Amino acid sequence: MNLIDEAKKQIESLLNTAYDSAAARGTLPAGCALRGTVEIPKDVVFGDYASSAAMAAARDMRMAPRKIAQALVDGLDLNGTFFESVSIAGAGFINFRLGPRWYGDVIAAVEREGRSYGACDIGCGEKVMVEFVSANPTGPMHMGNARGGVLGDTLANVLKLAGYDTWKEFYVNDAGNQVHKFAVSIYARAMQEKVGEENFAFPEDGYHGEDIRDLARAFLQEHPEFPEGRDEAAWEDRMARFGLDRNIPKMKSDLLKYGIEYDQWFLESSLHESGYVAETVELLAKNGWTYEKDGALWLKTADLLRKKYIAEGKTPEEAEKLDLKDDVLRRANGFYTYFAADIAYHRNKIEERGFSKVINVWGADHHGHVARLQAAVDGLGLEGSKRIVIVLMQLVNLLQDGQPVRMSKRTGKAIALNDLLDEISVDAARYYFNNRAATSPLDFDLDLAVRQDSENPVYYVQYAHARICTLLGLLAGDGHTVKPASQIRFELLADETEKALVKQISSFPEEIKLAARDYDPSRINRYLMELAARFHRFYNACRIRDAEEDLLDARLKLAASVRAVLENGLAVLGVTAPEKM
RNA sequence: GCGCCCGUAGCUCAGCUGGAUAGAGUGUCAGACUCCGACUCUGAAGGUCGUGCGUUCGAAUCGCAUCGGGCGUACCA
Repeated sequence: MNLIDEAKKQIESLLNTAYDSAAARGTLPAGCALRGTVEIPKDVVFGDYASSAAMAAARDMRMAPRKIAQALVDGLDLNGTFFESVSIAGAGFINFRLGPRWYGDVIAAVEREGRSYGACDIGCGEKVMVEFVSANPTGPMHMGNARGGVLGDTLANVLKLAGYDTWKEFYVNDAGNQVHKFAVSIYARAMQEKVGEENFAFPEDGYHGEDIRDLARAFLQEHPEFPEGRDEAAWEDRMARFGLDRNIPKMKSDLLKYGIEYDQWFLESSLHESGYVAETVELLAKNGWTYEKDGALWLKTADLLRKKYIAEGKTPEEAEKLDLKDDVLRRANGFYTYFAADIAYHRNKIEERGFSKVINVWGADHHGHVARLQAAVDGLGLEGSKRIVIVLMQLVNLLQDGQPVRMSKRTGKAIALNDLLDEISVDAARYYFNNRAATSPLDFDLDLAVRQDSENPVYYVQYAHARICTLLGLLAGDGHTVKPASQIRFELLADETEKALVKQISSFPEEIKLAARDYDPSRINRYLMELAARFHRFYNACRIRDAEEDLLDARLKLAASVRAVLENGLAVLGVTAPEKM
């Protein structure tokens, strides 16, 4: 149960009832509808909830906002509600103050719902896929992949808690040009091993990383006869297979170290081999969205995009002004482009596997591809614009000695994901990578990240949890166990730090809801920081151990509730909730 | 050119379905343990919310324009 929503609903209903009776009495004009919103004011001196209904109604009613507010307040009956008092302030705000019943209900909800406290059902069991990382299997994963991994995994956790039926998938680009370059690169390194580096040129656009040399050497161990026995293309095919068979399991195990486990690793090659890509392109052709030019088959992306933009509210004139380009689906050499495969992949997700929403975590440098993919899937009649959601993630700026380090597989300067975990804990890494909204670039300072002290916010949150665990143990030793909410006198929690803490507990389900709505799991980090901060504040202001019996029970219950919410929140992040640190 | 993202305290960032005196962390300065974990807490200082115009009772938030930064605009993936 979301007690914030409950409280807001009560206020709306109270005000509507008050308006009806005021209109009946003639103190307010009849025939107006109350608008305005119920909000939680930034400053508690204004109360716990505030309604702007009186200001919003001023124009319709042709009355001063404060007079409207007074007429409404005169007709209010707070009996049986969460509220104990109401007042008018400022330009005409109607401010409500919560009574003990509400605080008790919040704590009772945490007790009753336990590990599922925070869950909601806005997902209604809808089947959604989160596809993330999907790094090329042609080299080691880097910091950007680490961020995407944490973002996708955490987002999937949030969506699950919000009531979605979630599925996590890694799309393996084990076909196409990149894999060809990968094969050519291994081949060149193998030749260099055989005939000397100066006697065999390495292709300029090949993968220059050290891992390619390692793969070449490993390949030679298994195939000492190289390059005898078969032609170059055949060797390259074997090398590509060899490299992928090593790299893909490596990616799986690296991600597993981060606690990231997928429901499925989906191979791009399977779409080509089954003829699904060809079939999908034919479907687009049948729908009239393709044409041939210069030996290639093109998609009328420009037309599809215009159609999409007009459906989304642009005028035909505005759509006409945009500089739009078509895309190649099948190259003149007969090979399908990555784009064609991607369209087929999304058709597979939606049509074959029945996902009603497919969420993809992409690097922001791919943003130009978003609308094109959606429009192309629209062209298949599969509502791509509605079903495909792209979470664009700004890239990670890796800093060392205050200087940016460029990341690129091509130049071989990638910082491997694996090396990072030698330096910092999984907890710290997962927290750090989720500490910014996806839309913000993330600075990852290597020198800072290796520090395992309170500079890192994850320790602050974990410390609150550990502190409570110790406290609970200590008090249990004194014979004070945590009592059920039904036996607690919540009116004793009168200190501002206690009230602020309960309010923060109450907003956890709301945070999950918003994180799911906005596809922004970084909200949970900020929420937990604030929850921990309010706990520490309470802990410093209110003694528990030597309080009078009933008060001790109430405070102990409060602390135990905070612990439960910290545990649930950290679980969403995939971070441990330690009992000791 | 066209398109997307971002400009908020010295630094890193919240706040953006419009609400009251714009917040946090960090840094700086000043404080708090004979006391349940000081990996904690309290206080001070620090702001033309890039700029301008508009909509509104009310704009950091919405609209238009403009300046600055990042990215995209391949028969690459």
